[in-house]
Amino acid sequence: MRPLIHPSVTDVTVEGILHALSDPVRVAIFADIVAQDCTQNCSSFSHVLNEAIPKSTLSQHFKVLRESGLVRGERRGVEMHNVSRCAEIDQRFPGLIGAIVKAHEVQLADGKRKTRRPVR
Amino acid sequence: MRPLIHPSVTDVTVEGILHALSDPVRVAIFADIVAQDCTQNCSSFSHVLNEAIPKSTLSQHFKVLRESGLVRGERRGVEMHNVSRCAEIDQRFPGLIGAIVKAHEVQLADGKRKTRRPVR
DNA sequence: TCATTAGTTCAGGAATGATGAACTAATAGA
DNA sequence: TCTATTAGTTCATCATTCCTGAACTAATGA
Repeated sequence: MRPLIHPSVTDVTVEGILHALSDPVRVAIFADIVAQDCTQNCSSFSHVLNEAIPKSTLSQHFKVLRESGLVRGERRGVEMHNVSRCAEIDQRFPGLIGAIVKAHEVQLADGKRKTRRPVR
Repeated sequence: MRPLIHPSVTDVTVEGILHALSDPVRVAIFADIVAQDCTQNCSSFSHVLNEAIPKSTLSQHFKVLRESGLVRGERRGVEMHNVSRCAEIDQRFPGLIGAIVKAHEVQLADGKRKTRRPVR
C-alpha cells in the first residue's frame, strides 16, 4: 500500500478545497471532523446524511480530503484517524474554512437537501 | 431558446457555490465580475488565465455560475450582461463569497498554478 | 498461524465535462 | 424588408472523472 499523500500548506489550492467540499458527503464528514476536535476513524462515517456509504467510496472521499490538504490521516494500529488541518490552512487563506463550515451549518439549519446543484 | 434559470436565494446551496467556484476558469471569471462592479458580457472573457476559451465552453461556464445562483444574466440587445448576486447570497451565507474571493486573490498573489487539485 | 477488523486499490460502468458544428435571437445597414 | 453580423445557446460526441463491488494489504488478537 502506498503511503498517504499530504500536500504542504503552500501547495494547497483554493480550487482543491472548494472541489473537495462541493460534495455533500465530504462537507458533512469534514464539518464533523472540525466540530468534534478529537480525531475520528473512517468507519465512523459509514452512515452520513442518513445514507449508507460503501467503504470503497468512503476511502476515496478521505483521499480527496487528504490530498486537498483539508485533513491529515494517521494510521493508529488498524484504524486510520483524521484530524483537520484548519489551523494551517487558515494562515494561508484566512476565514475560508470557517466561512464554508458556517455556511454549511446555515444550510443544514434551513433543512436544505443534499444535492450539489440547485433544483432546476 | 429556453429562458435563463436563476434560482431564488433560498434554493442556493453551499455545494452548488463551491462546485461552481472549484473550476479555475469560473473563479477567475467570477472574481472579475465581482471586482468590476459594472456588468460584463460573456465574450469579454474569451481569454481567461492566458488561455483561449471556446465560446460553447464559456457559455456552459456561465450557465453553471447562473444556476448556482452566483450570477444573474440579463440580455441586453445582442449581448448578455452578468451581475454578481453577492449581496443576496451574503445575507444567507455571510462572509462565504468574500472569503473565497479573498483566498483566490491570495493564491494568485502567491503565483500558484491553475489546476483544481494539488500536485501529486 | 488463522481470523478479524480497517482501510486501499483496481476495474467497470455511470455520470459529468469540454467542444465543434449547427442553431437562435437581436440589431444594423442596404 | 432582406441580409449580414454579432453574441450566445444547444446538441452530439468524445474524454475525463466518479462510484462501487471485489479482491487486496496491513495490523492486531486469539
